[in-house]
Amino acid sequence: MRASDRAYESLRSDIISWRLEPGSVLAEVEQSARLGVSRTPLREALSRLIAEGLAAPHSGRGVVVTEISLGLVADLFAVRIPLECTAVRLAALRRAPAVFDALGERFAAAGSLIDAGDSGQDRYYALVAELDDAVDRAAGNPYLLQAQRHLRTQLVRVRRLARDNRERLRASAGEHAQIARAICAGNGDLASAAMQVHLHNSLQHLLTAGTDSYDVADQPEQPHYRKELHG
Amino acid sequence: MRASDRAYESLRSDIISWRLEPGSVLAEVEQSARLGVSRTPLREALSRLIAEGLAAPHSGRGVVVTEISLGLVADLFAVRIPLECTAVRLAALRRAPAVFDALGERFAAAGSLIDAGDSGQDRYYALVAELDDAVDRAAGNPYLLQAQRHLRTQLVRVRRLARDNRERLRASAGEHAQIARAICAGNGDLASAAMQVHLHNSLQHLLTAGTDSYDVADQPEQPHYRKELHG
DNA sequence: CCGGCGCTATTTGTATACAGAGACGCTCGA
DNA sequence: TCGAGCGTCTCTGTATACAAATAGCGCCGG
Repeated sequence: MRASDRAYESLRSDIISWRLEPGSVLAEVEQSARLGVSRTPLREALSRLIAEGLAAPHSGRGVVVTEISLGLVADLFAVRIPLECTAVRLAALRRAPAVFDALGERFAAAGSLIDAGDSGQDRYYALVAELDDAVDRAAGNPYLLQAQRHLRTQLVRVRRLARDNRERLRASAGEHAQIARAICAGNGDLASAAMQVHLHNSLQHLLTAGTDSYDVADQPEQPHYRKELHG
Repeated sequence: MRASDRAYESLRSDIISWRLEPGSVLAEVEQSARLGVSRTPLREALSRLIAEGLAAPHSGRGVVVTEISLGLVADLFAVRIPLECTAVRLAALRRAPAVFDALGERFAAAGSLIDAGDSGQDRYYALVAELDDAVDRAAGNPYLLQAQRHLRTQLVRVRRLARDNRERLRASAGEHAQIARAICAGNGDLASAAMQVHLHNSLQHLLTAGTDSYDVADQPEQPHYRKELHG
């Protein structure tokens, strides 16, 4: 694996997991020393992060981890909803019923996963990712895929703003099962509608649960130069 | 301006204008020599092109200009339609009537532009870009903006597949005027519908006019290593 | 005491040298 | 004559040295 790939994966993981918080400065020498690579591959990694929307150039000098707030989550979903609905509609038309039938069954039985602690929740999220993958493959549209990649990455970051509870996850599993069944039946309109309902509920959950546990409005605006992960 | 920016702009322009045809190899030493920059900024330019979907790594070694065919145009529009419809819907809600009123007038009077030869057509496309910009600003959604940037870039490339004729451009101007009026009136549903109609007509025109004048199926598939712009 | 100008130090941008990996071609054997 | 294997050679990946620019800070003048 190339050094630039390792640097990219490492930084990406750090940002998604909030080990590098929004606003953190990604200085080239500092990060290259921390990750044990030279500045050249590190710069390539930073370019990729910028293209992906996880980092942004900071007024002439430096690169900072992009902010992600509940205010932006609404913007995120405003784009995600039409794209995901388009994706499942296309997937329903292309017809790969066996795959989605199996996925529907697994979502219908996902309650046990959700009750199995944190590792179970991670496995549930992996199942969701499997459905996304299957939809992408069935839709078979490279432009759609690329547009969704970045949005989904941001979404993983957002999850930290509001820890999902079991009730919401159980409801989410049901919604996903519904989507899978609609795709399986080749009903694009229904799949799209089910996806819209699901994303609406997800957004509602994020917005309400988020403001309870973590009020981003309280975040100080000035210290854009929060430094993290020095050593 | 940085050398990497110049290299990026230059390569991007070369690709969009078909001076660098799909399938062309972008060898680092060759291109850095041609553009008069070192390999380091050139590599950064290539990264950006890859992120933008204008180039792609080629099986382990080398970077090639991505293909763009009428088959892919359909995929392109399958994503563009929901995104542009979402954008104009948001723009209609945000209400910046003065801007869109003026744009609507200019589109209504765009017939003279279209009849004014190639430079007039270029000015018409610039007007379309102005409307796009106004919509983006009114929508005020960074994620939507980023997703559309790449798609619109590809669209400019596609225009070469089917040279627009005056009838189509005149109809297009009318459709754009309709969109602007709907946004101006704050009618999101109508704006979205008008956009959908417009994009449907655009796609139809591309597909029919394209197959008449330039049959991509005749393109040889083997010589992926077409070298261009050596000296 | 406040504001502007200039210096310095740090950080980014660029060039180049070197190393490693992969592809092409040549040769040898069947 | 064709295929496989090895060697070479070119091209990419990485590191480092150097240059340029910007931001912060201090000093000087009003």
